[in-house]
Amino acid sequence: MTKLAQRKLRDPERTRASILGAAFDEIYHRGFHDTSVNEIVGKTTLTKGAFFHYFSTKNDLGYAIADEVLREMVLDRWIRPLAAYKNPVQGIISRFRKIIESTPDEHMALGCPLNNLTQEMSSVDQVFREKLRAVMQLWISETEKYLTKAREQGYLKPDVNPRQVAEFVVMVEEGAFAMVKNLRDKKVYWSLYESLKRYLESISQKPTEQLSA
Amino acid sequence: MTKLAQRKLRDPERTRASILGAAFDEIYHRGFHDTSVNEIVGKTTLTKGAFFHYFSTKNDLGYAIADEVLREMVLDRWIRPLAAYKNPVQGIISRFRKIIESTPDEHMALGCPLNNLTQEMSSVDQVFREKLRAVMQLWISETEKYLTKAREQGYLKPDVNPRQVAEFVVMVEEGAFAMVKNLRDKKVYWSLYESLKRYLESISQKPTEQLSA
DNA sequence: TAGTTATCATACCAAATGGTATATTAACCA
DNA sequence: TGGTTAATATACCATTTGGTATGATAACTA
Repeated sequence: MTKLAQRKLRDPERTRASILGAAFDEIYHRGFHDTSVNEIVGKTTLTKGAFFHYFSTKNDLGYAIADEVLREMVLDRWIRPLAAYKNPVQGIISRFRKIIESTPDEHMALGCPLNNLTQEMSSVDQVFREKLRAVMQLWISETEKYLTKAREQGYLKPDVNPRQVAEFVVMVEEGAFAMVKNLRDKKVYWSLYESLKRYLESISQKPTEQLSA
Repeated sequence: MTKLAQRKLRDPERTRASILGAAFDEIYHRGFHDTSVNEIVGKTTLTKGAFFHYFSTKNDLGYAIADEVLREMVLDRWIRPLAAYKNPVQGIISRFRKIIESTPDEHMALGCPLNNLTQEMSSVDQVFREKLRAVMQLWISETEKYLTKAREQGYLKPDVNPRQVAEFVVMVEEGAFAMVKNLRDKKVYWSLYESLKRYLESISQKPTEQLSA
């Protein structure tokens, strides 16, 4: 049996993760500038000493959030689930719907963490800009891969450009969150879902090669 | 002939407008939190005394920017020009293209001022939230009016929902700016333009009643 | 087991910030 | 023209902020 109530024992990995998680939460709710280091450590059982032991500056913490938290979140929510679908286009549509259904209203009102941080920090700090851009590039490129596969398998019309569609799809996925955040009305998410579906159907076709099982 | 070089004479309206304009510029470049009152008045010929004479708090200034500057900007850029087109759908497409062409690269990299302020302030301050929402509601509703007209005139398929399309169009207009800001690549704007065009064409039809001149 | 290092806590600081108090002067009005 | 008010400047302040210096203790190593 591992000691569970032992709180004074040191666990550097857990400590760092704890700070990173609390920071992400606070920043997601209140924005980067409006979140102070004191508030972040206040959400943990630690103090400022621990914070600056792991992150030499507040910006460094933001960089870690982009590199680790946001990147992983994009892959987990939007990319990896697509592998389970035979038709990637159908996967994108289903994924969009399931994220609406599974995201609590409180989080819908907070928008997309990647977009929030980008709009706030991208024109202020160059390192932020490049790290956040890398996350979005990854998001687009991975989506493009699935769309290329979809076209090869005949689910998409031959004249569609997978990169172009990927950029549009990711823009819609982010833009939908931004609009819901602004309007504070989850219904609009469903409205946007219908439009995205209609758009994707307009560039789809029945696969010619293989039949569905 | 009115005195033009007279700088010591007082002109309250011009003073207020000067502060508002400088504030909008600075906030557009650096964000609300990262812009200080001292920096704002530093961009004008005035001092802090004048600032707090017209705006009792920094937030009040932000509210005025939403109510006056952003609202007017949306109408001027996206709504009023639509009146010049016989086919409103064609108007929306043309408008999107012309805004790409006429917006300098530097501004493209800064994103949409409404979206920037929303992402940063909407979940922090309730008054901000409601004022920014009002601007976007206006944007959507005015777009919807033109789409309703378009459907009545037979430019859109009868089964399309103007409100739904309006929400999608506005989301794309905002989302495109956000993505260009993130990726720092104006080319993606043209890519998104092609996709928007394709979407709008998929819900369009040739008008049956009147013929084009 | 002794000593070195990594991990975390505590107390403190200089700078910047939003805001205020007050002085000054232009504009308006009786 | 004198006096009241509106418009703008100047000096100042309390608070908050990111960051540092230093101390304490756990963990590891020789």
